[in-house]
Amino acid sequence: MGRQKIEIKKIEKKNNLQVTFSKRRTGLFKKAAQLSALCGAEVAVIVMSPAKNVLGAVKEREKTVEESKEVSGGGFRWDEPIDELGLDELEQYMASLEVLKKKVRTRADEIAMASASSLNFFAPGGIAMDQNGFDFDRRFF
Amino acid sequence: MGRQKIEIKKIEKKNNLQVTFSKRRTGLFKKAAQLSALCGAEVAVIVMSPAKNVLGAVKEREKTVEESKEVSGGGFRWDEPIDELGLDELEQYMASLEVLKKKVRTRADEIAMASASSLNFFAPGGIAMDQNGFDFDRRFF
DNA sequence: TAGTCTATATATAAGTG
DNA sequence: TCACTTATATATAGACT
Repeated sequence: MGRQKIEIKKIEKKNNLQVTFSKRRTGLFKKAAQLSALCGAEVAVIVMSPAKNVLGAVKEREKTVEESKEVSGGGFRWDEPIDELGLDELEQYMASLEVLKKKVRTRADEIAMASASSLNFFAPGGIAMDQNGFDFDRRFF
Repeated sequence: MGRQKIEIKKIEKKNNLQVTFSKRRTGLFKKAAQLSALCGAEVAVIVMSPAKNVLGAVKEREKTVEESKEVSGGGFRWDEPIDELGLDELEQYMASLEVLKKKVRTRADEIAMASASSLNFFAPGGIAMDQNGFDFDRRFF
């Protein structure tokens, strides 16, 4: 919606992605607030930021290690200190992610149960968090 | 965003409200889907419809009863059959609403706990469901 | 990284069938 | 209530700061 039309597919340039994410997240919250104000509807919006993509971080890390291995010809050392992302920290993240994922799924079912009698239900895409980070914003309008 | 600019405040005309709600809900879901596709962010949007506003229905009902009382001069009869909304049904709705409300709050806390280490948290408005119905759409992108 | 600018794309208010 | 149309309001892509 600007100087040029863009395809609705993953933005490659990291810089552009961050800018677009920030702008569109603001826009989404604004639209949600308007819907609420105009129609008296309750609206909740949850956005998980793609910025702190720990799985991506791991891949980057592995790539770096692989590259240095190739360059140096040395062995792959899992016991070497990982400076940017500790394994323990990573494992915690992974565990948290699993917990969160399951809880969100459970919560979805609970809401469906609690309001079963008058519920219109749509969840076409399912929940897939594997490619995402943990930072998120929640807004209730 | 159309032929005429409108103020962002509750739409009075019931008909316009329903049309605007439907259109803007569609627009909100679309924006959420785009944000997800463009940026790889996970987005959840929950919209509670204002259409089946049971509390509003009760108030309407009470008003009608009050008016007929004034006109007829008769007593206020709680035992008279309520045609459009039974008390039992209303109580069920009220109970469901409370459960849902508490569960949403609990869920918010749970998510906060699960992701505490890397969480950016925003919930400026709190949750207020008292003026709303139960029908809702959920979308995950 | 966040704010401003501006041309353009998109959403949508009203109206119509 | 839905689908379509059209004029207009709003969101935003890209550039710059």
